[in-house]
Amino acid sequence: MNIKQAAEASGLPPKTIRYYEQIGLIKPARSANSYRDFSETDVHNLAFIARARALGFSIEDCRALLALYEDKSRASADVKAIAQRHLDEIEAKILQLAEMRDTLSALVLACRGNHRPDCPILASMSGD
Amino acid sequence: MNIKQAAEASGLPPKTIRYYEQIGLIKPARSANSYRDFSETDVHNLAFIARARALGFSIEDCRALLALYEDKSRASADVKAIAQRHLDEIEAKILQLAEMRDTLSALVLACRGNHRPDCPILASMSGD
DNA sequence: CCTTGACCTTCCAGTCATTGGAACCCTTAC
DNA sequence: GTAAGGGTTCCAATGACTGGAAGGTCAAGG
Repeated sequence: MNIKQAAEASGLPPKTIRYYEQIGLIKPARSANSYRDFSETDVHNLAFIARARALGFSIEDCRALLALYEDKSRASADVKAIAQRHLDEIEAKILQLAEMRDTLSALVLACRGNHRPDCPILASMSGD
Repeated sequence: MNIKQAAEASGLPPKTIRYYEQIGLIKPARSANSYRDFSETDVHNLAFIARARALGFSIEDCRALLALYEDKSRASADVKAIAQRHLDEIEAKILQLAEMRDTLSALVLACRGNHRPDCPILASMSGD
């Protein structure tokens, strides 16, 4: 299977697939004409990575998860540890963004947004 | 004022301040010895940028906000538009992260996390 | 047989907002 | 004189792609 088919089947752009090969995430075979030749397993792994990325896992997490996925004697505790750590990071980021949102929405509400220059948003950022 | 004092007064690392000068966000004077010489206004602008960055504004947004801040005939509507757009982006990102969190926390809950290989997390990422 | 268009290849550069390090200069105190 | 603790510049790396250039390959149509 050529890269375009693999891209359509996995939902990843060809550029991204080439990048994943470059960093050693996948190792597709090559045809005689030097084209990449993707097996069903390659496509499956690409879709695996795509789903992990959609959950926000880093590339290095994906590498570790893929290795665990291929290790039939893995311990599910190892997978869970990676997922739990990532979940903690997501929750921390949500808290941080919620704080920004609260501050910012209060400022936006307070700003009249007209032709005049007085603005609580700028006032807040200039230190009141 | 040397860069270290400006860093302490603004809460930004010296490296970051040099970077902000490099991209034209600030334009501190230079002493005879080629050291940067920060005025009170420079430090004030740095603190302004630091607060805007803490609210998640991009550097380009900071540039625009700083320009509006210095323009005494600005319209607060222009400030509000930038802030509202950024607020929308934050809210979109929170929704996206909350979705990741929901999916991921369900998977983490479902995973026993023991020495055995069966794992709903990997199962989900491999396409069930 | 030739051309056209849609593929494919590699490599280089850019994104965003820093951060680290190297190599070197300046100032102050002892 | 020298050591500590500033300062300077420039280059390279981060993460995860993405765009573009220059060129090779392949199937179909004239």
